[in-house]
Amino acid sequence: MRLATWNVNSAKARLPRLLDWLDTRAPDVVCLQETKLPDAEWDATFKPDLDRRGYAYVHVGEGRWNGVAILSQVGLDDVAVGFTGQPGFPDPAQPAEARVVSATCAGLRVWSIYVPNGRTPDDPHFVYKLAWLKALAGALPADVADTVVCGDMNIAPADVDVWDIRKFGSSTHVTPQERAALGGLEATGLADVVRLRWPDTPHVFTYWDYRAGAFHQDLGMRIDLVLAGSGVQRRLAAAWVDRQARKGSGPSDHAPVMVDLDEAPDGDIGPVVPPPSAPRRPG
DNA sequence: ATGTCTGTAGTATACAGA
Repeated sequence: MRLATWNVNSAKARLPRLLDWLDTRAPDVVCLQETKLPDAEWDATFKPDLDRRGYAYVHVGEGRWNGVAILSQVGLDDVAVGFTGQPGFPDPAQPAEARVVSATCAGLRVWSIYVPNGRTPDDPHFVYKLAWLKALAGALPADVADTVVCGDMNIAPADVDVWDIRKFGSSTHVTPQERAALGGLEATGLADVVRLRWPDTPHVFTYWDYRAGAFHQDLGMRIDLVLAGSGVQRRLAAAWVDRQARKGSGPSDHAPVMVDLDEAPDGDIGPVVPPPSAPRRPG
């Protein structure tokens, strides 16, 4: 089974590339973020093309900002919008933004999430980001074995996940507070499967600014993650970034993260086996 | 790296968010 997550930076602007990518990569389950359109417009724009390709979907939009979706060719059951205790902004009691949707697809509990950006560490949005992540960790099930949380975390987990940590200073996405909040998600039993598969490899980036030729110089960040429970880790066949989708004309500023899973076992197949180490470059 | 892309309002261009 192939699972993918992609921040498309406007589904409407990405329409032709998104459909081509579905045909080329043929993912079974797709988590999307930053669709940036209302549900009715999503339906009008995408339903026929997704029906034709055999994708069921759920889209949670709010108009010009945010917006998440899950597309699935392998079932889409028990859809849930947002999570219990999801704070709003600026008042936590305000209605939650369109940042989370979850559903059960072929036995996996799949979450598509778009974590608040945070802007700068002294901005109220930064406080919101941390509170939001803490609430999310509290809303995950006690047993996450078959849970997979996919999306734009807006956090680079380690210094190796940005092109040059010295350039970041105290900017957002790399602060200890954000990394601790991400650690709170992983403490529930979820693991970052791209890092699991490529333990020491630098430049496994998923995002490059549009400006200044950042992509062509590979000045990127790894901020889109797939966090998976033990049952999913056991089935991990491959985990990679589809850089092709960031090339050419009219790309999103994010590339999709792709995860290929072996068939679900019928019974207990034993403990998680560590993945092979990434090849080391000589010198 | 701060060099662009997106949506909105509204009709040309400015603004906000990332």
